[in-house]
Formats: sequence, structure tokens, C-alpha cells
Amino acid sequence: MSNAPDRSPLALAMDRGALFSEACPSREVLKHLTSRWGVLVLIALMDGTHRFSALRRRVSGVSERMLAQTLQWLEEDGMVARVSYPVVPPHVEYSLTPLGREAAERVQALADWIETSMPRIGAVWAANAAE
Amino acid sequence: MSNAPDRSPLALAMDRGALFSEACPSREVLKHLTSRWGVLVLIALMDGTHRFSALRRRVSGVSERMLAQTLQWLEEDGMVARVSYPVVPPHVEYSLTPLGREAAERVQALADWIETSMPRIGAVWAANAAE
DNA sequence: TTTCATGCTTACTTTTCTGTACGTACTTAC
DNA sequence: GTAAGTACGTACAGAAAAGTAAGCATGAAA
Repeated sequence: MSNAPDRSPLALAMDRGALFSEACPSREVLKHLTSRWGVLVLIALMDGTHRFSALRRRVSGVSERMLAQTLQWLEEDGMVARVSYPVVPPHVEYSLTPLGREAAERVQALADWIETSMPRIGAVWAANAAE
Repeated sequence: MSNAPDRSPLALAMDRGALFSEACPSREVLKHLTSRWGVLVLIALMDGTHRFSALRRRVSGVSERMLAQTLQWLEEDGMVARVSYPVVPPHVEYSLTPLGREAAERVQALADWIETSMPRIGAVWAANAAE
């Protein structure tokens, strides 16, 4: 069983040339969406608007710096909407854009699969360790 | 799939407590699956078995070191099957396990979404740059 | 005989990522 | 007056990821 139905590597590459070729913008977006905190922020925002400090409490382990950074990436990519109220103390709300919701659904699908598949993966780990 | 319709945010949050809590094993797996080269390797293997050097040519930009590393991660997680024939020169074949195929489908769904959504994302970038 | 291809491994360097600590502006509470 | 909360920005440092270069075993082709 080698390659599927006689497609040249070139033909296959052109199907999804974007991702397989270096220095294509999709990789940037992928990096943001799948970054350590990006995944968790997207999922956290799936159930509505949150303030900065609420997100920080929700996503355990993020530093303020990384949360701010991650939110900026996602905002620049059009995934997250930021609404800032000019009051003191500051009040800023974050939510998913329609685009962001679509992305979050895919990310969550992957995350959910991992969690439900952890027992199977754990079994593989155990088997490897036993050798 | 895991979550049924009409669940409260709290109930949903508890489902995925694992991902939100630090130092949980799911994050390891997520890291491997969404690593820079992990994504591309999984997608490349979606259309059948490949040899090491074939993957290297296919996934443009990987170094041998990183490809080997990535394949080892995926193998340890039970996503990729490695078959080595004891001949000279070496001949090693990589393919997806059933588990790996499930994962690859989710990863590809995300990747495909990004590629088809790039025009929209690019428009956001352009709008931001114009300000 | 020299070269090449294969599938790695190891050592070393560079780049990127992430965290810590601190500052800011302003108001309310003590 | 001083501390706390808010949503950041910034400088620096350490950790982690990735790249580079080289080596290895071996048989076959040039």
C-alpha cells in the first residue's frame, strides 16, 4: 500500500499548496489559533462575552502578558472583538466575531476529540512504557 | 461527539476541565498535533503511506531533525505507525493509525477552514493596516 | 574508487516563546 | 494616606522550539 490513486506529489501539493508551502499566511493564522493560550481563549469565549480579568481567572495559568498578547493576535486576525469602555477603572469586553466562532468550533472539535480520546492515547503511552 | 445540545456553560466547562487546568496530559497531545510540523505531517499522511524522505519532500521546509522528532511524537501518541524494513539502504514506512486518522480529520478540518477563510482574514488585516 | 541515497542521531547555535516584575492612570474603600 | 482593582505596556531573563551541520552504516551505481 503506497500512495493513493496515482497522484503526483505536485498535484497533491497544489490542492493545498498554501499550507504545504513555506511562508504562506495561513501558517500565521494557524499558529495563533493553535497557540498555547489561543485554543483555551477561543473555547472560553464560546459561551459569551468576558472581561479581561474574567478570562484570566477562567484560563488557569495564563499570565497577564500572554493573555493580552493572545487576545491581540486573535483580534488582529478578526477572531475576537474588543470593546473598551472609557471608564475608570478600565472595563474591556472580549467576544468572538462570526469568523472567530467558526474557528472556535473547529478548535473545540479537536480539543473535545483529544479529551474523549485520552483513555485510548493513555493506553498507548502505557504500552510504550511497558516495553 | 461529546457534548449534547442545551448544556449550561458550567456543565460544558466541567466537561473540559482537563484542558483548562494546568499540567494535564491533553495539553501534551494538543501540542504534538498542532505543532508546526505535526499538522502538515498528519495531513500529508491522510492519503496513504509515505517513506521518510517522501514526507520530507512533501512537507516543504522541514529539516530532517524536525521531521524525525515530529514523527516520534506522533508515534508515541499512537497516531502514526512506523514500519521499518531491515534492508540497506534503510526503508521505513509511515502511516496513520485509526486513532491518527480521527485526529487528522479534525486537524484537516481546521486547516481547510483557515485556507478557505484566508480571503476574509486577509480583508481584516488590510483593514487594520489601513488605519 | 568515489559518490550517492537512506533514515536517522548527536552536538551546537539561533530564534521564538513565555514568564516575572514593574510601571501607569484613576477611583473607590479603609 | 494608602491599598486595591482594572487592563494593559515594557524591559529583561529563562525556557523551549527549531534550524544547521555533521556523522554513520552499507550496498549499489558511476
